[in-house]
Amino acid sequence: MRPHLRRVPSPKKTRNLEKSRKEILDIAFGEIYRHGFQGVSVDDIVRKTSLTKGAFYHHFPTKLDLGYAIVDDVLAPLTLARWVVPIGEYADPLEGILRTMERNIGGAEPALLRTGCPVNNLAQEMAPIDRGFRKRIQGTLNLWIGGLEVHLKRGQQTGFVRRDVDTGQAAHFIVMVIEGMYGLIKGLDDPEAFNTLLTPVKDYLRSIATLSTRK
Amino acid sequence: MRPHLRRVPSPKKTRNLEKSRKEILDIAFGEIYRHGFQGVSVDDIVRKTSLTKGAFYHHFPTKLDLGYAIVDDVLAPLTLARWVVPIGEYADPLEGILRTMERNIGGAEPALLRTGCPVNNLAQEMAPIDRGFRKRIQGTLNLWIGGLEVHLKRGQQTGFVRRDVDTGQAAHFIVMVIEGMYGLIKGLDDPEAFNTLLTPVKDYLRSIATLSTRK
DNA sequence: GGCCTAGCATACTAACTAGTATGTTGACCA
DNA sequence: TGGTCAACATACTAGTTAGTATGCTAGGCC
Repeated sequence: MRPHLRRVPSPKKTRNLEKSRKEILDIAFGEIYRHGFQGVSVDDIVRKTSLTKGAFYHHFPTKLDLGYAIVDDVLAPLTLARWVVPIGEYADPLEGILRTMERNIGGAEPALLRTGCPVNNLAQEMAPIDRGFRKRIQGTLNLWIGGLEVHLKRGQQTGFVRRDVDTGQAAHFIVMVIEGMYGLIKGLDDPEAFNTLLTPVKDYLRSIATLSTRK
Repeated sequence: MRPHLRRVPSPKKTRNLEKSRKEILDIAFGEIYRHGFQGVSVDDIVRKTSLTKGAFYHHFPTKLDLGYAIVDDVLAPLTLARWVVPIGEYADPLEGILRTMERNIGGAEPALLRTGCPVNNLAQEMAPIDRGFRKRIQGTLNLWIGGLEVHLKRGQQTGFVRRDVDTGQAAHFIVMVIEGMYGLIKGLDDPEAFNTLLTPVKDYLRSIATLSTRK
């Protein structure tokens, strides 16, 4: 054996670039999610971390760069994992979309609903203020919409979604509905509003389904 | 004549409580609308005003109180004036809702759409952070929803809206759609998205209209 | 027409802000 | 095994923040 050739990085090492970066990103994401980007200071974030300000600025040149990294490395993957990937588990994408809504919003903790949707929060706060945020949020939303559209097209080919449906339009509308639901539930501070809002959404999904698969 | 008895307050007077308050509220509203509540400082607001910090704190004990006043005295009336009152001009409330959407969103300046909806902005930013904001935003949204419901009920009695429609549910859904539209247009930074989103919305409005009035 | 207070203006503070300057040390490699 | 540099830690700064303390004066009232 020549263990020195295929060296595995020691898990005990006290310095780890990637791990530190991830820690900062995760903590910062949570804080910004709850208090807004402008409502959180670098010191706030650093304090909740096991690291210090030196580490922070070693990883991110400015606070703005941290924000950008959060959109790219946290928000975008999270959104896909929550709202696009799970639909793949369903033969009928429309059922997948409905079930995902029920799970992610209907089944969420009231405390979490009060905080709303991470993407929407950051979008509403920072998109009009900063171009960098705007472009990245735009990208994330388009990933989301594009991902949905893929599933809808699949549904058209497998006979679940009507062929005459404009899948791009439908994907836009569905994302709008999800953001709108999050927003109104948060604004009204009423998780029960989800059920009220869901009925018309079900009707919409039924309206773009093929007759044979309507329930 | 005894002019000293029915004294009209001189319009030239340099000190005017209500006028000063209104000036502060209006300027503050605009700044907060564009930069967010946490993104605007009291000094920022005062600087854009013809007044000073002394005047500001004579009118509002804290910055938070200013925020509350903006919701109560600016946002709530503005929302009703923009999204509820105009519907009264139409015999068919569903047509009124559609036309109002087209005017307020479809016909808005792109620069304005980039900034989104004032209510939604403040709601998404401040509702989860502060209880005072939460309660007031909740109140404003309920005014909006309630106002819409009145028009929908009127539509039911005048034969424009189907009798079996849950007007509360419909009002909730419509407000959600408006907030969602604003949000997505802002997030995508694409005013054209309005037209994409409008088609399914038209379908929804048609679905709750009586057969005889459908277009 | 003088007085009194509401309606401000000015000057200040303590705490916080993003960012920097500089020092320290762990880990890898020859 | 010691040198080197990446990966941090510590200490600082200049500017900003909400809020205060205090002073001034316009204008209503008798």
